[in-house]
Amino acid sequence: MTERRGAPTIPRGGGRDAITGAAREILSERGYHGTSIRDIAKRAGLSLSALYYWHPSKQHLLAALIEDITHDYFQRCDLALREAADDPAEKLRALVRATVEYRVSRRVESNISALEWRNLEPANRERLDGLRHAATQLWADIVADGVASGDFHCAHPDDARRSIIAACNAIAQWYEPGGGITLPELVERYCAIALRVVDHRG
Amino acid sequence: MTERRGAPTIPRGGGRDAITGAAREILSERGYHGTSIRDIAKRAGLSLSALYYWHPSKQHLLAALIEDITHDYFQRCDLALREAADDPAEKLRALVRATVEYRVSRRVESNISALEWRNLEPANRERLDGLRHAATQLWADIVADGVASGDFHCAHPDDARRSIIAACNAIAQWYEPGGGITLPELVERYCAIALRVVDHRG
Amino acid sequence: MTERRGAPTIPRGGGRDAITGAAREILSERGYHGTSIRDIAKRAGLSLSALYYWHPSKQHLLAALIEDITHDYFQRCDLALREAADDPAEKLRALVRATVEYRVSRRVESNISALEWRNLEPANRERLDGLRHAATQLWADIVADGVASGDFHCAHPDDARRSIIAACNAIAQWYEPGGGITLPELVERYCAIALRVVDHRG
Amino acid sequence: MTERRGAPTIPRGGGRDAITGAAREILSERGYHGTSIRDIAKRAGLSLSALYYWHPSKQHLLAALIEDITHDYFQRCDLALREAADDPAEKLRALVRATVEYRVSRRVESNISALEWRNLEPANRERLDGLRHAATQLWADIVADGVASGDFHCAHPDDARRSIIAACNAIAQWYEPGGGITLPELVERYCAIALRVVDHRG
DNA sequence: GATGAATGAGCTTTCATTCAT
DNA sequence: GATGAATGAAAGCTCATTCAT
Repeated sequence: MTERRGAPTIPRGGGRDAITGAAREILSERGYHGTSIRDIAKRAGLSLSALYYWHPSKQHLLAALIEDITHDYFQRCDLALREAADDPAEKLRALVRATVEYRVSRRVESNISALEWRNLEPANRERLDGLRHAATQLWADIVADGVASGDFHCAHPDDARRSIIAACNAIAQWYEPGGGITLPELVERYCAIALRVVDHRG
Repeated sequence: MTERRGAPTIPRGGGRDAITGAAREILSERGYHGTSIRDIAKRAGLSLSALYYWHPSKQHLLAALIEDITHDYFQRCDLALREAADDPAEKLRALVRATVEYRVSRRVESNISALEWRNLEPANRERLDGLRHAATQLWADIVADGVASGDFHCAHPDDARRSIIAACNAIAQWYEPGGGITLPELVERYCAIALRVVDHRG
Repeated sequence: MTERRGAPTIPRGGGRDAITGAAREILSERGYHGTSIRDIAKRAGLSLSALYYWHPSKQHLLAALIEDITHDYFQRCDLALREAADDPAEKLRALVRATVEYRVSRRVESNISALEWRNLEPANRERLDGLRHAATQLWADIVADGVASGDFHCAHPDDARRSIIAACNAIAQWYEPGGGITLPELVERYCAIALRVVDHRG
Repeated sequence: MTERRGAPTIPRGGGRDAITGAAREILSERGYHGTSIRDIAKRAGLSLSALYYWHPSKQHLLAALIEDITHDYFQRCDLALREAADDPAEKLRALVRATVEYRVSRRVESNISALEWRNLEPANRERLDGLRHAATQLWADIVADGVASGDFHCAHPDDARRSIIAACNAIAQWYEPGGGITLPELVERYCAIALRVVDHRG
């Protein structure tokens, strides 16, 4: 009962961080229903009850995690857009860059937010849907602007947007760190693809 | 024996079909670990133990399901390619068409095969990985042919292929039947996007 | 569902014999509660329902088995006694010989009757207790006769009897066929021990 | 928390002791496969899951129990031998005394260790076989010494040893406490039998 | 801030048994 | 004589959660 095999992978700062860190790892590996709250406590190197000190329930932990991740991603997109030149192609590139960078440097988080939305209880899902929609809207606005300005020529902006987002998101599934391709290079490739999808004509 | 209590949604033919039908529905809604074998039995209108008459375990049921789905999809792709003209663009269009049609008409199955691979036990995953790889290879070969023949001009065929596949696959997540867009029209849109991604120049 | 791994070990004559043969083997290996009726059917090479054609229940099968075994053993003892000279030592030797031979040549059956009595339902146990008691009585009578006649000098005939029976019965637990000792030799050893236990003075 | 519903037979100290106590009782009555973990929990006055707090599995509980029992018995034999005079007959008497006393005062434990070894999983069985062998060896050494010294005259020491052990062990099966025979008297009877079996000549 | 002990509900799976054919 | 399909009950075990300390 007292023995612990393996060393807790994540003995960082306080209890709270250890928990979220462990939860991110395990949730991304096994999914919400495949993960037990005991698994998380064990990986965090804490007792089961300690976990309940910080989070009132498993669902609450999931919601907090997804909220963090979504905020984080949204903020990065927002920042990237503010720094970008006022040109549809540049804005689109900025968004692609922010997304690709996030998918690569936050693979674990990316997979959680991609796969675990459906496990949010309705109340939590509704609360977070606004954020998600806002992120989608960033893309939609840019594509619309580009079409309106004549920079982009795609006939179906919604499908273009969805295709670009799907392509960028998929990176989190296949990317292996240390795979011999630099992040800037990867960003460049997906910018090029995105611009072809919206049929950008410089 | 003929009376059925409760509201079995799927009282089709024999026990086996009722089970796989129910399993497809529920697995696609709640995922492997979120679905209990009781849920499946209930929706199939059978007792819990009847399920074990047909499938030795929950995992076996999942593997059988995914195997079916993957075979089915692969076969459609294969057929579509054989019927297509011997031209990279036409072949790519054929593959996109087969995929989009599958994602729309078999949404449930598409989502299962997209999300539940990670819940296959290693032995099953390895057994099925061949099939999955074969399907990927169909796309890879076509893109490579197109680049070689000068029909396609994308600099990074792997990323082009992955982007196209991701875009098509995503359809199963957002498509709502009866959403006012015909299937042929949707196919056409994604063919156009795919050809732009590979930078096709007629 | 239809595949059967391993060949049924006991494909003898009719269904009934196949069943009892299989049941003896498995029951002696795993015990009543450790054995499922499916295991027996599988080893007998029959369907589960075939088993129910011959025996109305698992308990009935156990009772029939134990009854057979006990009858068989009792009969051998009885025969051995009838063939023995009318002398306490000779009678005791006859009983030891019958028992040792049974424990060696019917190891499986010996272990079943030794271990599975407690799993008989009360009704069955009571019915068979008579037989068991009769077998015990054969020993008791002989020891009593020997003491009365002055051939045996043990002060506590009941403990002597129990010790001899326990010693003979234990053979079924440790004896390994082909272990380099002949059956007649083994019989002789245990006759000698038994006669020492009752303090026989020729 | 202090109120207890139902009639927990064994509400002793902590959870762990309540569990092992209840397990001993029920296992000795119904055997490993005839006992459900729910039965044990119920008799211990605990919930089913509390049992799993203390023991990771039913098998683990069995192994822990048998290990305890075997250690306990071995220790008593060892102590008895150390206190005995340095004479084969006295040593044999000491071992018989220790064994008879154990079989009478720890009937429940004796029957468990006699009947449930076969239900140990191979890994556990192998681990404990050493202990069991050591206990057997105590007997074997004494008989060998007695034969070597000329105190015992039995021609087949292994069979003599097995017979004595079997006779002593059997006591746990038939002995009824309060049956009108004192423990020292019983010990004396079995010492006498044992000495006759090894053909002791003072 | 944190723990050890406990619980009730639920999980996957296996059981003995039944019944129409 | 025998089978395939099905069932309700119960098995071993894990779950998220609670609570006194």
